[in-house]
Amino acid sequence: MLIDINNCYVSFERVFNPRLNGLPVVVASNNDGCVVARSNEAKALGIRMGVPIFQIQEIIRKHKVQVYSSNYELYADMSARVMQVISSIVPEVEQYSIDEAFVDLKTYPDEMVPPLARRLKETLAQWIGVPVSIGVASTKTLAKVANRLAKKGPGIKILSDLEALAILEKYPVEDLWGIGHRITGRLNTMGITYAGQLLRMPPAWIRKDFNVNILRLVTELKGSPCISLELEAAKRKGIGSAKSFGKPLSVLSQIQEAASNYVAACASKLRTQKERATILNVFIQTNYFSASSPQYSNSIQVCLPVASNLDAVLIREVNAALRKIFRPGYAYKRVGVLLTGFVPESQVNLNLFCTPETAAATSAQTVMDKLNERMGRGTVRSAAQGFKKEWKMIQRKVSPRYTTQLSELIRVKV
DNA sequence: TCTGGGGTCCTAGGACCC
DNA sequence: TCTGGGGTCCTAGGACCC
Repeated sequence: MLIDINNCYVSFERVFNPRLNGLPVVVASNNDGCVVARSNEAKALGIRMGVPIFQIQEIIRKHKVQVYSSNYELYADMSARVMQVISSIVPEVEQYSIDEAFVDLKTYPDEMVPPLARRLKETLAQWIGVPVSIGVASTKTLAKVANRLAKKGPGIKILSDLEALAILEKYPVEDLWGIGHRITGRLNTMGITYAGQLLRMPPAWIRKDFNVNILRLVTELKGSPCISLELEAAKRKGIGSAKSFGKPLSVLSQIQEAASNYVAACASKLRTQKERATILNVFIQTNYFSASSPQYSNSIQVCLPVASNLDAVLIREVNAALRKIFRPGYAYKRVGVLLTGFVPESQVNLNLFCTPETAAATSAQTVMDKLNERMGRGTVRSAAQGFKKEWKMIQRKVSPRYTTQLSELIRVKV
């Protein structure tokens, strides 16, 4: 079973702002750049996923489209609530993304499945206030197909393998889970436009001319599971952060301030998975959309002398790396950091030529983490993370963090 | 004027080993 | 005229996902 929140971010906004119901609503990406979520009314106006906001200003004005900045603190918390409700009803749940969960129904008899699906849908509507679509089939890939059918119809679709065969005859290949625009292009030039056609191609040919993922996909479409349920969240193999600035920056120290904040956020995530990084990548770039201004981008990889997950250590390394790749005279648009080469916290190789991390440094970090957990993110932080925040992103219309900040609780007039 | 962010996996090719 | 066979590991680039 695949449970998917309809128009996820828009639905979360509507929970706290019901007057948005029935209106065209879109949620924008960072810096209010592109459309990342659309209500059905917005979709009906022809607003495409990912389109830059400035290109649809006309439509927005004419149809009074409600544009919201993305509020990930709110969305992450709402998503966690949805997942919690699902887990309270069914035991085997894989959270696949912020708005999707796969559920294992192996232990449920067939006749139990429709009432279970209805119960999940109704409970999420009543307890959280969000609409979901539910698709059920014999493999993950077919559940994705079923979910898509559910979205167009009554909200729940239980798809048998037999019915799937018929449906796939007129199911465009680009709508399949795992087929993107590049593979679609290649398939289309071969005359393959529907999933049913792909299904009839010889497996050996698919393996040879494409790759093992496409072969798995086709096998799943035939009803044989190849992709299993991942009940335990895997540890990240890389943790990165890269964001566009609200405005172009030319001063090294301002870029360093941004990068210090990004790497501190990465380090915090790394600590929660109890690992340390041995490799740090840093990159900067100018605005590649701006054809008229001089372009420059560069990146650097640093192998840390001793693996670390401490803000202070990583901020120092990031700033040193930036000094090496920064060139004056450019208007920079983006900086990014990436931590990789993780080792368990308890298995750090020391280095003959370096002083190992002191116990004091580690416990200082622990105290900071505890304070921040209790008092809110960023309560205690490195001075390098700055105060001016010249780099901060544009959020013209961001809704309150209703569920995670006491000062932003919803007000109700009785 | 204005164009997102954070991930995973696979493959080909290069470099190396005995 | 003729120049082996069987591997591993790493990386960049490509493709995909939400």
